[in-house]
Amino acid sequence: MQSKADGTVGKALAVLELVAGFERPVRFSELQGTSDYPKATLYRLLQTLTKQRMLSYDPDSGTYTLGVRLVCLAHAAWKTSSLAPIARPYMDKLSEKTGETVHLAQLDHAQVIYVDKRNASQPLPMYSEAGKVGPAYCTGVGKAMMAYLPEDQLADVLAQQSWHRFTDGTLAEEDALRAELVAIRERGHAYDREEHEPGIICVAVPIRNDSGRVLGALSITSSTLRSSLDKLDSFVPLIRDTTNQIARETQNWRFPETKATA
Amino acid sequence: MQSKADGTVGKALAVLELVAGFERPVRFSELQGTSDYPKATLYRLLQTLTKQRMLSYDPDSGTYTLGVRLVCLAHAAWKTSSLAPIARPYMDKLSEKTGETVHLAQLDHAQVIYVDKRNASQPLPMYSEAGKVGPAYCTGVGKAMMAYLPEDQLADVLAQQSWHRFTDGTLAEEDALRAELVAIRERGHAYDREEHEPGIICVAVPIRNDSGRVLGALSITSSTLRSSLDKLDSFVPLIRDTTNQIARETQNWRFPETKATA
DNA sequence: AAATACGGTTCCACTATATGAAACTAAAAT
DNA sequence: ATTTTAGTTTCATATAGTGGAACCGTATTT
Repeated sequence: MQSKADGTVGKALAVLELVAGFERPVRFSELQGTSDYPKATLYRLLQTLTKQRMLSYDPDSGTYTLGVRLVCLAHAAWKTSSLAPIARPYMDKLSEKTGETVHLAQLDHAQVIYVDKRNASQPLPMYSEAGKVGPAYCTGVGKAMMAYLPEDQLADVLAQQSWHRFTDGTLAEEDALRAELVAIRERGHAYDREEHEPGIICVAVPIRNDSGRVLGALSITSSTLRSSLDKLDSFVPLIRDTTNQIARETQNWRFPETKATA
Repeated sequence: MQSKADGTVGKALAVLELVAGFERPVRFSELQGTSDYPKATLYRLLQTLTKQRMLSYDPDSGTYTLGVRLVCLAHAAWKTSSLAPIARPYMDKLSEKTGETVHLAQLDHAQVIYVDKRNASQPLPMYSEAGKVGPAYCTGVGKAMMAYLPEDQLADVLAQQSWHRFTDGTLAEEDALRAELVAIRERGHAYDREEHEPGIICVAVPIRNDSGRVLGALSITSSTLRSSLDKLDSFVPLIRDTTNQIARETQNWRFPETKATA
């Protein structure tokens, strides 16, 4: 089983993720094959989730898919939990000014999650790339965020990296990365020097609140064909400006009515 | 209590939705105020969800928000459960050809959920947004889908409508709506004659699979200032074409490998 | 046509889990 | 110093989940 599923909800969520993993409508038997829950248990779990509309069941084909309630919740999540709704107008502006791909990412567990994105050319519909996860140790946003993590958290995150060598440039060991993080703190922004995907480069700046806590990161990404680190460098003041504005707005927003008693 | 929450997962999900409802980071006590779960129960539920990363807890402020795991699942849901990924290229084409706002919606419970959207070349401000839900009885997509529901399901859906009179044109009672549904079946598409928002009109066509089951609906929306029902009417063949193509592709896609045994 | 295998669903005795009133702790307000 | 508020833990009890096995309908084989 993929993780320690304490409690019933844990199991239910594991099943949900199991269904999600297939990325297509899936039959009961297929699920049973990939799960070690006993048949009856799995069955009941699926039923519960279906009744709760977290899954939807197509009686024609006898398949389960992720339910719409999930999409609704996600809408709320996107609006609430992440920086996305605040950052949105700023990302638009940044995208317009630079003409390059803009990413908004947050750190979760030990991975980077892309919360929003602006494509270089076409305006993206909502969930297109948002929700994807990526490694922290070899992406601009990941490194930018890690650079400002308190030591205990950093150690925790570092311990969980896969250190897979995606390209020649990948910093595939802790020492090298720690050195890099120092450099990032010194200059205030991170680079991705084709460390994750060949030909893809970026600059990233962390978004931090007043107390210095890392909230997320913004990056501008391009390719070695179209641009260079030097060129991207010229965007840094603009990005930093944007991250600061976002950080400031976050402060107001997170406590809209601390004292409200109505 | 918002709904019959059978089982522990039901309760957990109710809590999740409770948090979602606030649309902002929320304190324990606030949640306690809006829920009738006893303190300890609510507390444990929150803890479980947090441990499962469906919620995230900010120790600085003592607030809960929807967690990233939700966003990840939603990403998968959007890609799998809905018509969205299939419909996407068709929506692009439709949007390009018509220059008007295009909506893709599905019916859930008794409500319409907007699964994807393309803005018009000059976008109008309006309610809908990807992930948002809306009423079924007074939207083009809602009526288009209801028109082709089997009677038992239809009755069920109708019974759950709020019948709020948003505008003068709103069909705010079952009889009127049923008559309208007959008309829709006769002509094969539905109109929204400013029934939900003043000045907003649309034509909608259902997406149905071979067996006639309603999968969703496509609509083209505009305003009375810019267009008219007559003008929108001219889009109908194009929309119908698109829905047919989407429906066809759905068939293939839902069983990518019925016989695969690897 | 009868026999069999398969995918899915239901049963039910058993027990792990969730429950919630109340007690407790820390911090803030008076 | 005392009270209130907000959040956390305890624990006996009850409830909800468990899973082996039996069951059922349909498709496949003989």
